[in-house]
Amino acid sequence: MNIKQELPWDNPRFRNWVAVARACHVLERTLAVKLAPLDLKPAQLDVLMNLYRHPGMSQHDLARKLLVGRSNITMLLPQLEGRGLLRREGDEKDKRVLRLNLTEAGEALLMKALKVHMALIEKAMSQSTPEQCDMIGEQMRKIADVLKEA
Amino acid sequence: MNIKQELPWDNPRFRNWVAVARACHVLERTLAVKLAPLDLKPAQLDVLMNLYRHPGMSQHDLARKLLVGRSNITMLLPQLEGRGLLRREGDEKDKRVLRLNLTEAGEALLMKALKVHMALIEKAMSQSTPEQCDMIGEQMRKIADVLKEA
DNA sequence: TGCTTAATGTTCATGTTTGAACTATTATGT
DNA sequence: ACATAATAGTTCAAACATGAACATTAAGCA
Repeated sequence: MNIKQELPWDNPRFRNWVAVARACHVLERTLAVKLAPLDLKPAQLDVLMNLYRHPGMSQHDLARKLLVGRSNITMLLPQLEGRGLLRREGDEKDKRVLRLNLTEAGEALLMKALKVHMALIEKAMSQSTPEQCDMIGEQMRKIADVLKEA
Repeated sequence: MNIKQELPWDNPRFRNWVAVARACHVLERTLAVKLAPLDLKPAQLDVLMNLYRHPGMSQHDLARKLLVGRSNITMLLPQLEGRGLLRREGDEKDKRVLRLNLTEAGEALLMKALKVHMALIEKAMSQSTPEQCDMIGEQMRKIADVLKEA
């Protein structure tokens, strides 16, 4: 058997995926820098975004949306709650779950942060035509789907 | 002024980028699981891959390639060096730099890990045509370029 | 009902990442 | 040559993420 299998760097799929991963990494780091003035980390922004779109969601649901462990949420929320950006209220019917909601302040900060995030994404994606952009999104959604069942 | 600016979720570029980020995140997590039997983390695999392609590179160069701090490399390497996967040898001409090289064992482990990584990427990208795949890679390289100067 | 199983959130120990301060070495400029 | 800058790598403390074990509550079922 040949120890030197066909090397991945000659494989277009490999090279192209590496490019995807790099672009993600760079954008994430850049976002962290741009969000610093708002005293917000990318992970925290993700929380606020999800609570805005899904008011009253539980911590468990939030963890699944963010592809992260439940304990991570437990550690993450007190900072944001302490800053008055969100509320955690026990569910009436199921005393295990905590319902999460943005406060006014949380929503206001989210809007500011979204401007930053949006500007960055515009800058990144403005090089692609709308058709290319949609195609990329479509393929990526397929990838996430096929891997979730792996 | 309207506090409720145009919401990003209505913006195709935003939605599509979110899909990219999610796909990256899912693939990274899946890779971590699949690499566990080799006792290797994705970050460590990145190190081995770069040393294979750029033998003798310095820690500083490696850090830049990985988009990571120098101290991170300092913390990361001793584990791999301790397992006999790489060597760190002082440069003759510049006594500040350490030259990094894979050992036989490191190269062998890399090959095994690459099979895992490759299989995962194949599974993910097999849903795209070669043309779509190349286009995605091309756009992503543009994105990384335009953001690095931001 | 009562017993078992599952789900939600927390705690804690472990490992990772980061950035600032530090040492040692080399480059630069006068 | 000599003082000053810049560079390579390390150390350290703080922030962060992770997964296993746990407490509480709910659901399933005999």
